[in-house]
Amino acid sequence: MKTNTQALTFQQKIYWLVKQIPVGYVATYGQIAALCGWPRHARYVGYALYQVAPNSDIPWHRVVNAHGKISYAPQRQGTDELQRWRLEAEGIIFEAGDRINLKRYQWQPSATLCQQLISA
DNA sequence: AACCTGACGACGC
DNA sequence: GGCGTCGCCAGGT
Repeated sequence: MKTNTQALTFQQKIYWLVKQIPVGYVATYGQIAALCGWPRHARYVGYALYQVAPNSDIPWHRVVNAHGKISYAPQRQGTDELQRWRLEAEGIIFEAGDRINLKRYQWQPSATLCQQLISA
């Protein structure tokens, strides 16, 4: 992540966008990156969310990987398990033990929201 | 310069 | 579908 203003905007966009995900829905890392205008930067969405405090008002738990699974990592210090609990608390059902049905739960941003992104 | 390392993703078998 | 491999991109060693 470059520390120029453009990169900061990128990170701010990520946070703003994640806040738009409704309760009971999820988005993927790549989806967030692409919507921010940075395709192929899915990793940076993960890096950005890593810096979010677990009790933040940003619903970081609503972002999963392209397989519809939670990305588990030792560095997360158990927040990955917390993510699962929060999603289940919001009514999301995990299939085959650990997979979310993206066809059913993936967030589809509205046209008006996309307009706001362009002008952001 | 050559690797290594990621809250990732696409592809092939 | 599971799993390995490779591509991705910036930063660190």
